[in-house]
Amino acid sequence: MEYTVKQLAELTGVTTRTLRYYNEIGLLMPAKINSSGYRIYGEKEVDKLQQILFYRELGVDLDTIKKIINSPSFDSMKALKEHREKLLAKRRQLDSLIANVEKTIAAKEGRITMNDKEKFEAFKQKLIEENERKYGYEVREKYGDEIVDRSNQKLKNMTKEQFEQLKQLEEEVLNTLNKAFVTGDPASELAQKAADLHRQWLCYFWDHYTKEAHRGVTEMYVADERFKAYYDKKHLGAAEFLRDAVRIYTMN
Amino acid sequence: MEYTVKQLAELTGVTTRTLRYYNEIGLLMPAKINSSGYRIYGEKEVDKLQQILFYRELGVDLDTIKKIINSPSFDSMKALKEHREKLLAKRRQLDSLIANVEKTIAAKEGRITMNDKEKFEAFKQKLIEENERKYGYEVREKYGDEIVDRSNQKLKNMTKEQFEQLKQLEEEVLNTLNKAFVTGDPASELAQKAADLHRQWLCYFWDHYTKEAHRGVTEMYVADERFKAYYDKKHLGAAEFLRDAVRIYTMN
DNA sequence: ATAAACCTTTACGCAACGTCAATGTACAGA
DNA sequence: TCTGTACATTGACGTTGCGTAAAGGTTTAT
Repeated sequence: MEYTVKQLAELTGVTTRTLRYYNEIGLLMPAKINSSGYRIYGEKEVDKLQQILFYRELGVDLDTIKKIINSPSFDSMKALKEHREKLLAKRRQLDSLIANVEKTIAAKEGRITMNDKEKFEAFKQKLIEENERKYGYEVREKYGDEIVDRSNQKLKNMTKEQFEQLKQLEEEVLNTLNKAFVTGDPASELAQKAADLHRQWLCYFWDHYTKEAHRGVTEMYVADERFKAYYDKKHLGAAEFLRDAVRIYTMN
Repeated sequence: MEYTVKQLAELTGVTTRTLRYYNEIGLLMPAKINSSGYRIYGEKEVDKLQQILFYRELGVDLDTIKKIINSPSFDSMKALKEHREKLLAKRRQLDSLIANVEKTIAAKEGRITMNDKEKFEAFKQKLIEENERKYGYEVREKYGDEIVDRSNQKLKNMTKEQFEQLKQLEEEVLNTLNKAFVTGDPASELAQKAADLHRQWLCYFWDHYTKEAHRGVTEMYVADERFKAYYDKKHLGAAEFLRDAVRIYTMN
């Protein structure tokens, strides 16, 4: 079955503008362009659009959705099951909002009293869960299930601010690593700083840091395609460079 | 209890920027400004912010929220109960999304097959319900509970496109009425056109149109403060003018 | 053959803030 | 009293995910 923009739009309930925009940002490319320049979509694109709308529904931004569905290790079945989990989480959160409303109604009727803090509990809960929904998959993709599961509890207890600090640190690691890479020397001051930042970053997840584990995890980065791709994004061989830097960092 | 921006922000989980923005657009004004120009919020503002967040949560745009909570006929208890209804509706919709995901999983596992149309049913359902959430209160405010309840089923079966047609027609009625008003003659061609448009608009809600009911409803407009205010928005006496025009319109 | 209903690209507009920048204020500790 | 830091203020420009023309080419139906 083949569809033009309008046809696909009517099928899915999005606008044609949205489809063109998704084309523009490379999120959903048409199967082909016909001789008159018309966009033609096929079965595969219908399925992909469904995935996109699933994630959009969760409040995931389009850029992240793109990464998720273009990820080589993207397992649509797994994604669907995770998606279901997230929807269920959203429903639980809705339940807490409903409870909050009912409490407010009761308070207004004079049956109970609520202090200011209580009034916003459900909203804050929502903020935290939204963060998890938005970034949970991404983190899982990047760092593997085992680590995620182990550090899950730590993450769950993080505030939004802490989470943003983590994100910032993550960028700093990458930036410093890339700067150090061009020096070519894993023993250089910059490379050692990158290793140190990486240690700090790990400590967000680990309860106790050991040099051996640190070395171990960077070796894993080199071995595992997914991790390697992440660190090699800018410079090919950056994963190996980080491993070497960390080897030196953990020697003394 | 008094709060500065930061304190209120921390209490409620919004940012200080948001509070300043809400001040800027007149959605939530501080209780007072102290001698240094600091915004100071009190109990009343905390409650109002809670209302705002409730509606924001539903996807209502800030401008509409402003109208809702500033409406003289705003009954917070009633609003809360409606809000609860909407949250429950949202949960039902979530359930249908979850069912859709589960169906997709089953389809992927080869247990059943899904055609393209089915894949998007839940999303479309969502679109319709979202429209109800966004405009439901407004419509209820404007036209009273009884009419809303009677026409509820019709509305529920509307598509987004039909809904937008309705909104457009509504504007046309007002525009034509206002133009006709300045002629001063309820028998004029323009005034009769306004009456006709108003009939068309009513037919969106009514299963069977009668001249008596049409006259009746315009008389109600004059009697009921809320309706009168709506039609008198531009020209004082427009509600009466419409009633007179419809009287003539329903004579032949 | 001509209108209606599609399609294209280009480009500006919008809500609801985020994010500086430049500057003023409150208050604790040396 | 000075100073640092954590707060506050008002601009003003940036961002996301599209909406909405504008100006034109294509397909289809009558």
